[in-house]
Amino acid sequence: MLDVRRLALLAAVVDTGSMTAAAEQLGYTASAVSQQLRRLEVEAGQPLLHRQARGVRPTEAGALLAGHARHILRRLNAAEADLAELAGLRRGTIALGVFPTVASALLPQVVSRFRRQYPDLRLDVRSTRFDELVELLENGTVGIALLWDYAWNRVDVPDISLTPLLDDPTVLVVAADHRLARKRFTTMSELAGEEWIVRAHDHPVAEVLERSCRAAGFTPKIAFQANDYQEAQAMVSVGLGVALAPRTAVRNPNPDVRVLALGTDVPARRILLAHRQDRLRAPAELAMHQLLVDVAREYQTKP
Amino acid sequence: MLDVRRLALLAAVVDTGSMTAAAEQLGYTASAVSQQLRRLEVEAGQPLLHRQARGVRPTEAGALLAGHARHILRRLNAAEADLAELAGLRRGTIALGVFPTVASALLPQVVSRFRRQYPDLRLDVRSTRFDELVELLENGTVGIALLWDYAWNRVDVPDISLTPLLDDPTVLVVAADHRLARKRFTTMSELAGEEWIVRAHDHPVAEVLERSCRAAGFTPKIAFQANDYQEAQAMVSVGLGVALAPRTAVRNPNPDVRVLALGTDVPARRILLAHRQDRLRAPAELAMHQLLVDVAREYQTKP
DNA sequence: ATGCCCGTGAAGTATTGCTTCACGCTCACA
DNA sequence: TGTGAGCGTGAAGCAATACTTCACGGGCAT
Repeated sequence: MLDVRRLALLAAVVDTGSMTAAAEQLGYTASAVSQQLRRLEVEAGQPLLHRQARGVRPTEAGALLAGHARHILRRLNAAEADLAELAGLRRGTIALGVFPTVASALLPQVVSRFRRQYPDLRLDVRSTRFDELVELLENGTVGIALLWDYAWNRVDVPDISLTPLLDDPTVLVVAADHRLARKRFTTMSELAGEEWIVRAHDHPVAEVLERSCRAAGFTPKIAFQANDYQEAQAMVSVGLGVALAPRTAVRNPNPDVRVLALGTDVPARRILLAHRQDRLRAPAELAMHQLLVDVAREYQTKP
Repeated sequence: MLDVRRLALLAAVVDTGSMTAAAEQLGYTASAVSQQLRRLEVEAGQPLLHRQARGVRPTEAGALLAGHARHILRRLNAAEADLAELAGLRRGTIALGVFPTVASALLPQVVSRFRRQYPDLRLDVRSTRFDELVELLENGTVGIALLWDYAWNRVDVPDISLTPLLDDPTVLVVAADHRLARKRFTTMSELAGEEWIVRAHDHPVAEVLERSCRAAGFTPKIAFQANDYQEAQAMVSVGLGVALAPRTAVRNPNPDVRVLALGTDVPARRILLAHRQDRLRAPAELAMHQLLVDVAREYQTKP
């Protein structure tokens, strides 16, 4: 394969009409240019330049090669320009994986700010379950995923780097006409007699309830197993029971329910930013990373 | 500037979907490919490949670069193909410099055979004076020139390589009704009383006459100075005198003159092939060189 | 559990691309 | 007719680097 750097040299020499001028232009010594062109001629199997008293002139083969060289150099520049566009966030795609509750609470803010800040970047969001998120992350389908965990079961995936974004405290959801509905705060020990709505399929919030009640000295009576927090709120609103939920999950609550804070003794969900720990990360990925950190910080301070 | 060899590697890897396969295809070890791609990623400032359990997959930037790489490689192949065409004499130009008398005698044969043998090559012939031929040769306008000289004044130009092609003996031209017209051969000593037609402007054939006559013991009487051999023959044909000429110059003689051989004591013109002694010569030039040698040899044996 | 395939890393080696220094040549100007 | 500037070239030496070998770790399939 012909050496492209030598071809570039040839093109410069043909353009300037002189090895010395080309050398100067490209930051080499004249000797280096002379030697490299000599080698190119050997590679080509024929002379490429007519050496004259004043400078040089391309032979037929030289002119031909110089023409090809110019095309190749243009392409190379285009490739570098493309990389610069990616690096300069004027181009590129970032795929983000999220889970449903964060999708409804945090994502609108994230998307709108991302659109505003990086109008030229494409943003793909996929919302799915925890384990599939990890899979998408591992095979590179998404560059960043938002994950969550609780203190007793910290997420730990090899080669995945985690950044805690925010603590999502557990809150109590009661019907608007519940005896505690007027309060803004309560504790688990006040709730020993309640019936409980939980999420079905061994959802982690069931374990939160389990642990919190045990700590408060009672065992919860389960009245209903809901498929999502929307359904849980509906059950709560008609007085079937009360429920625990991460605060982000009930950010826009059903009008017939009230949300009460609980003490810090009730375990809080942690929301994390996850990405594969490659030493190199795509610029768009870094941009999204920073934006998520920022949005989370703001969300944490003024929920 | 991005390294094109690394880009080629990237393209191969993206095509095959595996570093090992690409390495095998290109004759490298897998380790080399891995290292080079790592470097390319650093150059690019972003990851180009997603490493997966089975092989690799390009990132956005990787796919982009691989696309550019494919274009560049196509161009490189085209450049090499062009060189091969030049080398394979399926393309190219050869410029040949000649002087008038050889042009009329030897050239028709040369041109027709060249056309037949290398139908894809362009042939440029320039006919001019000796000193301009050397100049054209030196500045590369022609790759090969035909020159001539006499024994007492051998051509010797620095950096010009010479190959004697043929000896062009001096002949005597007489009118068809001249006393010697019936003979095929004579000597200078038979010609002491003749009047002579010579070429004007100190043409070398005048010196041939001078030296030959002196050797034969007489001084020639000059009757006319002609501008070319055509004119000289015309003067000879009407009996104004006799003339000396290189045999090639009177290859198709005027019908009213006769051509007689002279002894080897009359100096012969030598015809030479001249080219700049570059270590590398264009393939078309080499082809023409060989063809001239062949044609000259045949011409010499059966004139 | 075992072997195979794939990518990766460290170390060593050979190539090679470039610089420095010196030379020869040609042209222009004194 | 020198004489210096500009240009290309060559030998020698140095430093970068592209490759190989050898060894390792992880995932997938038998």
